[in-house]
Amino acid sequence: MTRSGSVEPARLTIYDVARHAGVSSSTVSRVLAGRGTVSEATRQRVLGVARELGYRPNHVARSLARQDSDAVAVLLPDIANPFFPSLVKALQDEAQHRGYTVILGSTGDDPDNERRYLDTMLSRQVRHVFVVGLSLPKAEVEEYARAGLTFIGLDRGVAGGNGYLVQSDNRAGAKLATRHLIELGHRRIAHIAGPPGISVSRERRRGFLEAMAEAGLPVDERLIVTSPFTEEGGAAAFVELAGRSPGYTAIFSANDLIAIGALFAAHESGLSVPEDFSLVGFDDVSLTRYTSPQLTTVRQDVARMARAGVQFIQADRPAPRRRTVTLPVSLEVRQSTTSPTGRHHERP
Amino acid sequence: MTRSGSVEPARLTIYDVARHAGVSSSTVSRVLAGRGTVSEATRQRVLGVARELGYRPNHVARSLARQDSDAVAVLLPDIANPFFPSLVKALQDEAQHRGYTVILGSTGDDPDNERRYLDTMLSRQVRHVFVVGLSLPKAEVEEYARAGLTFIGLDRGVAGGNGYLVQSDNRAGAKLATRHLIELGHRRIAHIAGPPGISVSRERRRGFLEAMAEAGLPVDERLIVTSPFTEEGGAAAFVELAGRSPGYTAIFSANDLIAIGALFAAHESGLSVPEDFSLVGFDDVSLTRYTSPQLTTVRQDVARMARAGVQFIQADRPAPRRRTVTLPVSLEVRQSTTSPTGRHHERP
DNA sequence: TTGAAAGCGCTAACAA
DNA sequence: TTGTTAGCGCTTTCAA
Repeated sequence: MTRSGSVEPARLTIYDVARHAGVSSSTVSRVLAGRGTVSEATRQRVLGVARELGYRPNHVARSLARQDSDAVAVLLPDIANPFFPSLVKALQDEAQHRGYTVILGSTGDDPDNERRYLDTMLSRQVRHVFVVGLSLPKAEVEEYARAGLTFIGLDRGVAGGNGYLVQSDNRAGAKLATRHLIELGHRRIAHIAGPPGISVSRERRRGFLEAMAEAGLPVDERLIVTSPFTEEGGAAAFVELAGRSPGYTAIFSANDLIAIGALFAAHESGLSVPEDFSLVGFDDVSLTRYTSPQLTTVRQDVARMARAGVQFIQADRPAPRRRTVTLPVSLEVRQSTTSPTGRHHERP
Repeated sequence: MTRSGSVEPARLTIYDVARHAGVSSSTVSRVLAGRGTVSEATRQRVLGVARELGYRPNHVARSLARQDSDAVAVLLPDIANPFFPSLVKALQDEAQHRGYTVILGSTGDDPDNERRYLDTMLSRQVRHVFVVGLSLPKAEVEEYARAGLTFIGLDRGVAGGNGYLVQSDNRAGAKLATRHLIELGHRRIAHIAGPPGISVSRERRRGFLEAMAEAGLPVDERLIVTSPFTEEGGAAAFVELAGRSPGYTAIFSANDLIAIGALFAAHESGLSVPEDFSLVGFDDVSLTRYTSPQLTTVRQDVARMARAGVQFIQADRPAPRRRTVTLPVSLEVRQSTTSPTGRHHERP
């Protein structure tokens, strides 16, 4: 229904190819879909004719016949968080490579939006949905799972889903970051945790606490605040932290955006990093290389996450031995961390 | 073909609904698709039955029958540029609202990738493709257009496309930015232009030159360098600028990422913004509020771009009077611009 | 190894 | 206003 009213070329079908190749449509289908058995000779002939004619398969018809689509969906809470685009890109490369098309949805953590998207996916015969957190109640998720959707959690588990999950070792990452600060000589370390109720937040906070405990360092509860995963939240959290009882010489923040917000707020109040306090982020968003100072952070391997995720849905692979994959992370030490100088932030 | 082998509920079809409602399948189709005429009574009855039964329409079958899909594609050169996610989000909100599904592709400016995506779209009966620049040769684009694709350029025109274009008034934006600097008292203003050959770069550079000319200010060609639209490029461009002949008191950079890179490089070399020079970006990426100093920038209205773009493809609207929409931009004055202080950057 | 034929679930003339 | 019917282009049994 192109409005241009242009003369569209009559689209070729497998019947055209079949006629030209002197075979039946089923043979063409077998060749093109790579299923069933066809003699090498006819295979080549059909392939040749198809190419010559400029035949393009119709995926819609295929999906209808197969009752399955080769599209996968990716649902994100917030595409503005730069960690997600890089994840999406990785997923897309991987999916495209394996013949899947990616449908993207940014839900804004709104259950209505989530429902809308999931309904769309069902209508479109999409079977696999990658999700980074879902705010839909468990019961509803289960319903969608029953209706035919397979959920693959990225970064966060999906309550009510089928248990597939690809995540970074958040706890280990948090320990890495915290230990790094401890080794530099910091003893009073603050933590800007992520929003409560999210496994990522929980795990990173837990890693922080464990590292502190293992080093025999006390944790001042007043030095832990929470924040949404945004710059705005980070800035606000920093202000809150400063208003409480400071005296910390370092901050470990639950992600890079929070760290960037905190960095901004620190600058606004006349403090410098790392002179006044050290700062560590999480995710290794590309931007962390271009903040002043460059941000020390924990690197997640998005390419590997994507690969692991897509492997779950590969029909041709043997059923995966486990439904959860936890990937290692690494610490990227840059300019925002250093030994406490004594010039550290004291209550004015 | 769910690997789980779970017992999927036998999916209901319009025939089931028809039977339960005591009407024919075409009536159900008419009701559900909202086409044709149906008496209000049957309409309600069918709708009621459909809801009760939990019927879900099969979009794939619909697409096949209609020879059209209600999906649109968005092809981006690089999803890592934070300007694009916000654009995608806006497009998605708009599209979703009108019943379209968005398929996203990040091409990395690679023609092979572009071809792959466009082929996929044709196979999937997608008719409308939003693109932010295409590196495919004009002739090939024309071929795709002939094969049935309608291209809607966002931000940049599509050579060989059908002429639809939604853009910001880049020239006016550049003039706004440059005039702002001039009004602050700057006379030697540098410009980090975008990559050559892209209309956006051209227009912004042109706006810069025009504003300078209108103010009777000379333009030192050595103060114009080009850069890809990335932080990395911006940092390199700044270094190059410094290596040439400085003495500028302000920089207008072609987008925010470039500005952020330049800001970083400036800090690295011990310079401060705006004390040593003023800096203006373009796009108003959310991050510009969290750099130190906050970046003065030109704001593009992505929501409006999205709306205008989607209006082009609305089949139910009268054919648009024009194929190009140019949207106004505005200047967001923040902390990175001020009057030249005399403390401006001199060659060390 | 190949072909005939019956769908997949929906839409859209055309008739009634 | 409604129903009948013939597709849309592909896959997939079943037989040959």
